[in-house]
Amino acid sequence: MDTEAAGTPSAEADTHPAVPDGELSLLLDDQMCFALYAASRAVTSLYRPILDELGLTYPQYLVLLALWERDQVPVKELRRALQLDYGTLTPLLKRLEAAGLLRRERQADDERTVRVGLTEQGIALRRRARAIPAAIGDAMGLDDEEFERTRATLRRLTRNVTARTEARG
Amino acid sequence: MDTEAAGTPSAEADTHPAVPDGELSLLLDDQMCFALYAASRAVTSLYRPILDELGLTYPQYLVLLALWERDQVPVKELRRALQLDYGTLTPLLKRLEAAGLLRRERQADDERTVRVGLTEQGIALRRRARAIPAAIGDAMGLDDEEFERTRATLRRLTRNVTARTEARG
DNA sequence: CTCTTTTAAATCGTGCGCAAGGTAATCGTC
DNA sequence: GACGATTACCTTGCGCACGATTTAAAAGAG
Repeated sequence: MDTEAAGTPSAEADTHPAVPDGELSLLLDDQMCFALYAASRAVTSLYRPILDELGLTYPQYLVLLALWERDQVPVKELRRALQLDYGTLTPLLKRLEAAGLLRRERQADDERTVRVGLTEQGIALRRRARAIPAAIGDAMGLDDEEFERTRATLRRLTRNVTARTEARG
Repeated sequence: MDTEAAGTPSAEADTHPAVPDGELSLLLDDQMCFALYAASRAVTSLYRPILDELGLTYPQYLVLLALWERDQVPVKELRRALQLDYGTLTPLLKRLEAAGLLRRERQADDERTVRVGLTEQGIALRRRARAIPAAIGDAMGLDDEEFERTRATLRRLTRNVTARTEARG
């Protein structure tokens, strides 16, 4: 009489007994995907009040993180760094341009590519953002080792999963 | 001459030297938030082709996971389980109702609450979903221990962070 | 040089996610 | 039983995400 798969100490067997081998729990709280989804949204809403003061949304903040590292970047490079679609990036960048934080201009020697550069205002915002990572890290309440290990695992997971989806694309 | 904070072996010090104590890296790839955000989206797009065959989106799948566990649920309970707003849930449930997978009806003894129940079609969909967790788990490429540990950490992170945001609400 | 293919970006439509504001039912207090 | 407060849900508006389609520029083939 099989119960649930190993490693998922749940009550699924009570309501849906005799799960065949090779199948895992369908309980919401057993899913890694839900843990990720919930954590990602929780962290985003932790950022929200902080970023509100800078007049930024969370994805806009990520764009600025990328631009503070390396300015005058082709949109294609932002697409790679953030793993976002042009359909997401183009309007996002337009809003940041409208806010006066960056400029978009076609590259002279290749009119296909658009280069994104920070304005003075965009550069200046970095000073106000410096305290953010420490505040967020504090709220997460993980010790250094757990923080690093989890971040490394998430990156590996992303890499594995991305390779898989692109193999089918 | 301070370099970057401990645990972040990055090149930030080169471009922005002398980061004061108590401040952490602003490099995109050093952020836990970005690792989470990227992983969550990557996993969602891993689900997409699978869920397409069931005619579901990813949040719709999560709702069904919750309903397969416990049917005839008040929307309030789904809100708690999925940690989603009514503004997200109401239209989402309406689309699932339009697809014939569930029914929504007011509770007789308290006309404020709406109870959600699966149709035969919604219940039947569970059979076709059984193979999903194993397929996803395989693509993630984490061994059992790392999987469990990361899931546990993410849940704790979510709990910590949620408590923080609610304390200010 | 012409024609095809590829590439970088933009556009459009759909479905979340969430804040803000609104409504109706119920509860609590008198 | 009147009435202000609370509760459960709905609606609206905005900003992502992402697939699908389109456009224009550049690269490559013959």
